[in-house]
Amino acid sequence: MDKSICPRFEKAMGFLSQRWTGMIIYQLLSGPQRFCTIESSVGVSGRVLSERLKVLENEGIVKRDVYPETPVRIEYSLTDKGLALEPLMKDIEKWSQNWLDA
Amino acid sequence: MDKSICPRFEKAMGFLSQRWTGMIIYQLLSGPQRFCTIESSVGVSGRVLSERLKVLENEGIVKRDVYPETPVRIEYSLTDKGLALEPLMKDIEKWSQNWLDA
DNA sequence: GTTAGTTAGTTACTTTATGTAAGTTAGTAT
DNA sequence: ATACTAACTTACATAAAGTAACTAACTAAC
Repeated sequence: MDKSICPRFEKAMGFLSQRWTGMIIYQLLSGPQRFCTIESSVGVSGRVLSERLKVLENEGIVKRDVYPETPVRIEYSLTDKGLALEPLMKDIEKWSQNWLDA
Repeated sequence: MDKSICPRFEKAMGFLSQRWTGMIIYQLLSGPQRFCTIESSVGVSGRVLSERLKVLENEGIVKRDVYPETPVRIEYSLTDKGLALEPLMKDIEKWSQNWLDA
């Protein structure tokens, strides 16, 4: 192994390329959302969504807010660190529109 | 499931978020390379590298050239479609430098 | 001509990640 | 007490990835 690649880049790529992580972040770009909304709009299973949100929260990319209503409302949203991924998401959008057929 | 997300975006995200795919493309941005070079610099196993290169070739993102030397030299490189992913890779680079610690 | 060396894979098998569906917790409301 | 809801979690099955050994095709050395 050569491993001449920047470790920060590798780390970023490491979790961005976990299945569903990108879609979850993309979905949250449209605003704070609750668990079940992300689950159904992205099409990810609750088991994995729960796992991913924990990682993203630990990384400081996603924030979790609890509103003690009835029933409880828990909203997930992007932090500044998460919002900083927007240009990247836009690039994927652009690329897909330019190079993939509908 | 809502699935209001653009299907082209989903497709792009679908294979960009396969493990190793991003790293392979990033590595190929530095020029045409042979199988064993990608394998060692990226740190991906031959089994998976072989699988990914096939997908990327089918998608028209990577090109495979055979030079019948001794021993045979086979070089993988990015097509225009693949090179068009450069801005995206640069965004990941920038983000990782701004938001991750070394 | 047989043994060895090289790159580019593939195969068989193990470990890890994800999908699926049922269950749990907490807080009302009936 | 029973039922309803959101947000998870757990147990179990399937799919993807890691590992190491193996094959193919070619050449070179002995």
